[in-house]
Amino acid sequence: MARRTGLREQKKQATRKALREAALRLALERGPDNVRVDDIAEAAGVSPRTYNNYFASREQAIVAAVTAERESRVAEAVAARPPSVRLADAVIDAIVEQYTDPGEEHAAALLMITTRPALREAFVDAPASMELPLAAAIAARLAARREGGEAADAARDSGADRDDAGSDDDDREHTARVLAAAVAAAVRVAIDRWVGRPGAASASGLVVPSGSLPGLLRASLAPLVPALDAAER
Amino acid sequence: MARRTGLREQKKQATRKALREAALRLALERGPDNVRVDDIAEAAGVSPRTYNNYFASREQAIVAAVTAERESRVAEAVAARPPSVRLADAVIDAIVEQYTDPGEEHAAALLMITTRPALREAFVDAPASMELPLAAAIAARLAARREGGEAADAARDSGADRDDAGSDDDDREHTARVLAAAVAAAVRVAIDRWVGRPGAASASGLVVPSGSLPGLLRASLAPLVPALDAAER
DNA sequence: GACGAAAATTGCGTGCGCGCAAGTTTGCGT
DNA sequence: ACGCAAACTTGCGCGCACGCAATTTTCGTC
Repeated sequence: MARRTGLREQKKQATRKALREAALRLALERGPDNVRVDDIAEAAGVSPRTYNNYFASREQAIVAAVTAERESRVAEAVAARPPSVRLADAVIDAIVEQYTDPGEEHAAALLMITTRPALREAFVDAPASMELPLAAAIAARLAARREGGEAADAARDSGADRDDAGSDDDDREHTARVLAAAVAAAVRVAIDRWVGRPGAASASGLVVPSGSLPGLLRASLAPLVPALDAAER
Repeated sequence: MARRTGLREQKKQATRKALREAALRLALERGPDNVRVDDIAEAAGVSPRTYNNYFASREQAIVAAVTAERESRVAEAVAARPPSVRLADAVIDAIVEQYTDPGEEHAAALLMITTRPALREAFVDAPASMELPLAAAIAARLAARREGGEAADAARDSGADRDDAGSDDDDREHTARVLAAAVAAAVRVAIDRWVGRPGAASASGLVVPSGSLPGLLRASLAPLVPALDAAER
């Protein structure tokens, strides 16, 4: 159900990639305001209408070229960590790992994105998409930890009719969801700060003078560590 | 600077109120899909263009009639708590206080909002607007707590040229920002759950069967309590 | 290999969001 | 009281987002 065979999905991803790369290329060439969605669609070889089946806004397409599916890979990276490592470490390391070198080659693109307000907003909001996958990964970890204690009700799953107070399972999922949302929000704050202040652009032509992104990410996630620690006890 | 004299702002708020109430009334009368923004503007006695100076989307206007400025009052409520109470309690109580009776009189409106996906999304995203004011309130609290220890550098404020590692002051603001973002995200999750499952609408014609909103709010904020506690030490 | 169902693409039409450049109102200083 | 500057409103125009229904493409099955 997740992997929908192959060729179909493959083509979809190809189209998606073509679209976002066309969007970025054209935006860089002409400036973001001189790019119509028709141009992007044409450059990618699809109809304008199809373009909107892939991206809900023009900004999204441009930003996606830099963002790619980084946020979805965060969840995978968290899941990949051995269950023995602390949840907080797993999450933080996974995020920092995915966000280091956020596109050194996209330096020009980043400059453009951080310049235009509309693009900046789309870029800052990107981490929101990590929330649900991350929630699942965190929930899995919390469940795994509890596994040692109770082996009884392993396969009591969705669809059941619980109408008021949730089961322990429900609680864990809810907690995971909240933590994931909090983490995503912290990442958003980090990126906002990283990108937010054009500030004194300094002497060198460096893209962003605000400090290293990994550092900002760790600093932003640090306040949440107690919450993550508490959750796995 | 904050209170811009009076009559001007007063009229603005009046127009804003007229717009959101017209939006809600028309949406309830005709159904949300049969309301053009022109209708709303006309009903409020302004031009369609002006309508868009107040609300960025049609959904926003309708939802605002139920939401009002609740989120902005959360920050005020937090600030109003005496500094002796625990930060976590101040935040949680303030939020629960603002969200209890989220519009008992707007029952019909809530039903409509939770039904239409577009409106639901706008409603769920509403708490995002509490983030910045809340961050300021939390920062003030953290600063106040520290005040007893250090009275030395009290008025070392913005505008200074710090180009890399932030001062302690900076750190505190950053922490506050992250915590506020996390709290807002948790509230969003709570509302999402509250609204998300139309579920079995139960026998009674009750609006939302998912459990009490205050309960959900407390449950969603609970995982963040350790983080809030840790921040004020 | 061919068929039927599911999925993706496309054209079309409608309403909306918003930049821009007037025109109009409000409020402050003197 | 008067006038000027700043704030707000409005009309206009341009793309864009998206629902809908028809068309084409893909994929499991026989």
